[in-house]
Amino acid sequence: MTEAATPIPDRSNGRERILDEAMQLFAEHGFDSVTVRDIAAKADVSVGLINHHFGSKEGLREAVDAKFIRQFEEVLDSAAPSMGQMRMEDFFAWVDDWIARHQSTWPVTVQYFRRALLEESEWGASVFEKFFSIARASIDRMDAQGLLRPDVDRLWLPFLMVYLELGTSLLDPYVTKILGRSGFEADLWKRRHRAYLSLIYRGVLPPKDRARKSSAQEAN
Amino acid sequence: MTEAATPIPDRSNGRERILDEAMQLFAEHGFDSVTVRDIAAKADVSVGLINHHFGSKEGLREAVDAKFIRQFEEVLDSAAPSMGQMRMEDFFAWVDDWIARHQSTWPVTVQYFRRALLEESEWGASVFEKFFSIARASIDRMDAQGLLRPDVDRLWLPFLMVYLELGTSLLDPYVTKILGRSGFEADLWKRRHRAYLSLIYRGVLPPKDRARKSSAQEAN
DNA sequence: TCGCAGACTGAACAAACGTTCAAGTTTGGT
DNA sequence: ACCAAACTTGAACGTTTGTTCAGTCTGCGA
Repeated sequence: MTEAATPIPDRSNGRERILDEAMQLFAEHGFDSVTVRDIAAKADVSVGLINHHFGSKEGLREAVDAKFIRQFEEVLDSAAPSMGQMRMEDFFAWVDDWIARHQSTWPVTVQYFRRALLEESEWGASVFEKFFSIARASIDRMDAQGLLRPDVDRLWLPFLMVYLELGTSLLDPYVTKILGRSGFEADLWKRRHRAYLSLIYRGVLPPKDRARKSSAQEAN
Repeated sequence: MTEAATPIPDRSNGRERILDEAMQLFAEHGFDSVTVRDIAAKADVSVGLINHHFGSKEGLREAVDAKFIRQFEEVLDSAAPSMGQMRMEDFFAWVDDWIARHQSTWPVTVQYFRRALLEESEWGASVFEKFFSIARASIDRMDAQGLLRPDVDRLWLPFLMVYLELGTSLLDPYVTKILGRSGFEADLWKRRHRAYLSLIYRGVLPPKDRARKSSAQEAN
């Protein structure tokens, strides 16, 4: 009330302020648990303004989703053109680099992403498919170059790669509980990146055991 | 109304019927989106009975959680004693076998598990930690037996293994969209099981390229 | 047969919810 | 200076929510 109309927040624009605060609240507590009054209070506007701009709470959700998608896919799409001739490592590096550049806004982003994926919003599938097709594309490329063993399962490998890629996004709260800090902090991130590249390429067995183990497996 | 008081459902016991239907509804739509009236209607009881047995909606949630935990952890714990001397493959096989035996009730189970992980309920962390400690235990065992290359990241490997283990549970709706059927159907399940064991042990690179690739990586 | 403890009902209630609307304020072009 | 359009307000409304409670029904030991 007595505070200035536009104290700290991003823009004096009320609409943008609603969008930002709504995204943050949805990310933290989930869509159903957040009331329009919560949002109005946090954005320092009246409840009426929300429905004036977005028609309804559902309309607000769609607007927030749209804004998030724009931010998120813009990067994935800008990577897509060169993706055809991109190596798997390069794609992962690309994503990691982007993340590093957006690390300040990342906590909200990853939480929102997490909820969107688990709540099965319509575009969750589209994002998943994007990751999936990128994984499969680089797999196909590796295959064409003879970089994939013949016995590797072509059906499941891209899914497993996506699991590894999205795992920390989906489970970071629990990772944080065990590690004491978020798996998205720069050093942990880089280290994980190397770890899963190593895992995908070479697995964990030492060279000497590979022959023995694989022959034993083929005996089944 | 005109239907019999105990038509089809599991037991004539109203309390159990509430518990079962609530678990199913929570799994499908999430706790906040389900009303006590929804549950009462589906369980064919009055709204008063729910609060009579469980005190409140929150009390019902705890009871449903408790029931789910009992079912879920009972198996994990029964596996834990022999886990110390269990090979990683055996543990995965164990879990898969259990799943196969519970495949009829699995859709609800996995959905509930998924939501519990998303909503970060208190026991979600406990389940995650259980998976994590089992993964780490088998990694330690492999390490002691010299079955882990020295350069493998001991910090992230258990997390990555858990990602692979839980990935399909968390993302099955999207897998289903791409594959046309659930990744939990028996044949797909078995095939995925083999695929991630192979990935963890040996990665994807053919033997001939391993030396070249690893030396190139170490040059960084 | 009595009585009572527990299962069960459903109307009623207060609070919280999303939504509406008449009215006030600010903005920008003329 | 004027006005129309857009922005913004907050009280009010109707609905839905979780919860309560007086009362009914049922089974069972005394």
